[in-house]
Amino acid sequence: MPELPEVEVIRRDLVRWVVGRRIRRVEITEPRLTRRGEAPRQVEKALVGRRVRALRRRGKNFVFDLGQDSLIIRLGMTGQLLWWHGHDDFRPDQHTHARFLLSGSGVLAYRDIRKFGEIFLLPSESVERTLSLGVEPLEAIFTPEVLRRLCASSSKIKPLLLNQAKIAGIGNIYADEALFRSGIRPTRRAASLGWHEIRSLHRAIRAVLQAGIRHRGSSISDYRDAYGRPGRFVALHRVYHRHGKPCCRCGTPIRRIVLGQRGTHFCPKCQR
DNA sequence: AGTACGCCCTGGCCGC
DNA sequence: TGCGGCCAGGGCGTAC
Repeated sequence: MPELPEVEVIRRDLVRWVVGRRIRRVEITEPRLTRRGEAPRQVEKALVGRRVRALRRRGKNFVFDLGQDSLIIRLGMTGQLLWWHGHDDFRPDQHTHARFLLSGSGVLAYRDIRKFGEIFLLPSESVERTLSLGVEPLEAIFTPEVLRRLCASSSKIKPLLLNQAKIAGIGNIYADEALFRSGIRPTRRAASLGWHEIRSLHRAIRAVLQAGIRHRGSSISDYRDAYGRPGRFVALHRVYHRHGKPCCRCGTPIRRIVLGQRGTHFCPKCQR
């Protein structure tokens, strides 16, 4: 399940291979992937011959800057962006639904078992407006004060962390981990958090996201980096998918509840 | 604006 | 060993 750290790891892997290159050929073989935009053939046609000027990330989205237009790729639950150095070693399987052949050599493949991901084009000037995402939690603009303002709403803190329109890029894993590290129960009303808790949560959000990137992501099921390798961060998870196991801090069994239709993991003793 | 729910999709897992 | 049924869950659409 790719969240901000996983997307960032892949982006960093890919930058050196794709930026400056031209898209020679595109094949999108799964029409579901382009469901929010034009048909696969139209997207293919619009991409061929374009040069990748930059590869950015916004929340959990890849933004390939092609000049006038930008190619947006979102991995959904099980999407993978895989880089193959040469056309010859490219090994697509039944889950490989799109391929981008780049100038020089190299194939960027999109693989997605559950097909929740998306590929679409947007005019570059309207990317921000259309994606309508909240603040980037690793950028300087995300301060404790900004988090405090977001927490003024009446919603519970975990659904708020998952709300992409408020904070972009946090998903289920990093929300649970950040709440554990700040000692805050996922069911707490955001507006009930004190200034000390806000600061602690702010620090924890940045720390878990940075640790996720440093350890090359969380491979719970299908996440792989651009070279097909799993990340190592799962070994450092303190609550996510650890229900029934002892809390690393106090030994109390980690509990799992469902909150906002999401599996939610926390220590009933350490998180208040 | 919040909250809840269904939908999309497939592999993995459980129970019989 | 086989198979039906359920579950995970990001994001969106819809309803209240």
